[in-house]
Amino acid sequence: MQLYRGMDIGTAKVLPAERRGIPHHLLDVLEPRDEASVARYQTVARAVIDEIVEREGVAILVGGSGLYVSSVLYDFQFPGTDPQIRARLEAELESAGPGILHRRLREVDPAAAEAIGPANGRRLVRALEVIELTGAPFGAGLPEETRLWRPSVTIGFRVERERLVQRLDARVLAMWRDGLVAEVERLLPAGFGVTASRAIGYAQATAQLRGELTEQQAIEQAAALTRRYARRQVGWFGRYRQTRWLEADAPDRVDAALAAVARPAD
RNA sequence: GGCUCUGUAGCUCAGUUGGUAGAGCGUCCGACUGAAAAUCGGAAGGUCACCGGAUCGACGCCGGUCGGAGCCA
Repeated sequence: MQLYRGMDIGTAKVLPAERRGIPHHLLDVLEPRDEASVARYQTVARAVIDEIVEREGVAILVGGSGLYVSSVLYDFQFPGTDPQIRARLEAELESAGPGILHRRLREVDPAAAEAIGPANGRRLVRALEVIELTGAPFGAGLPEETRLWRPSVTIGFRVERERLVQRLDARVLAMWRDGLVAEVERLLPAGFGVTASRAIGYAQATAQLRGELTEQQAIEQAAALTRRYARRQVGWFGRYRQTRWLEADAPDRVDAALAAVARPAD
């Protein structure tokens, strides 16, 4: 979500003054009305990393979106997309519901149908699109073993749940205090695309401006989504054997991180 | 003080003419390959405010107690 220009407060974007001269890439590269896509992110992010490596710098990929980060670090290959096929399937999902798509997927790719389930319209559409496009099965899920795109070290920061929740709640409250609603009001005229409109905090602030939620409801909802998001981040990266979990509040966390980087094959 | 409505999962509420309870949201766990801060799956959680009564059997019926809301004095 930090790809989006102008979405600063709600994404906790690092301010220029806080960057201490360290180049931060891929911030503010999209307008909120633009759609994001993992495949494009993978291409662009890898190009930036190549460039950094070229000049013998150290690339640090920071983020929490499991799919986006993984698409860069690991050997993910996206089979392509077709706007027409996609539009047709989405229209079908809209009019006929996910059940019929699930039945069709079960015929051509039972494993994928089983893994995705009969109610997950979003992913049913994508699976059918890929199959139609490539003629090959979509695949039931992520591969057992993921190969790294390049040698890398993954560091996850861990905080005891109760303290984490306190911090997350405080963080959401601070966003409202610091003017998230005004930020959204400024961005609203130019419009939010499907991706950006789903951003935690932005969806709730928009609803608040429309009078659909009170401020308190908006904050509570954003806080709940933030807690769930944080939990799923841990879940997502926990699957990868190579992730090193460090205590976020440990005094020696920097040393621990550097040690992890120094011995990547641990 | 009188009348009426009301008290069911952490929250908001369903619960058919009595057969020991459900949903949405939250919480916890999980899936995840072109919207992923998305989308979807699973689980935990309730002495049905409390006490007594009639009944084989009560969240539901009767009486009382306590707590909320409204109207009238």
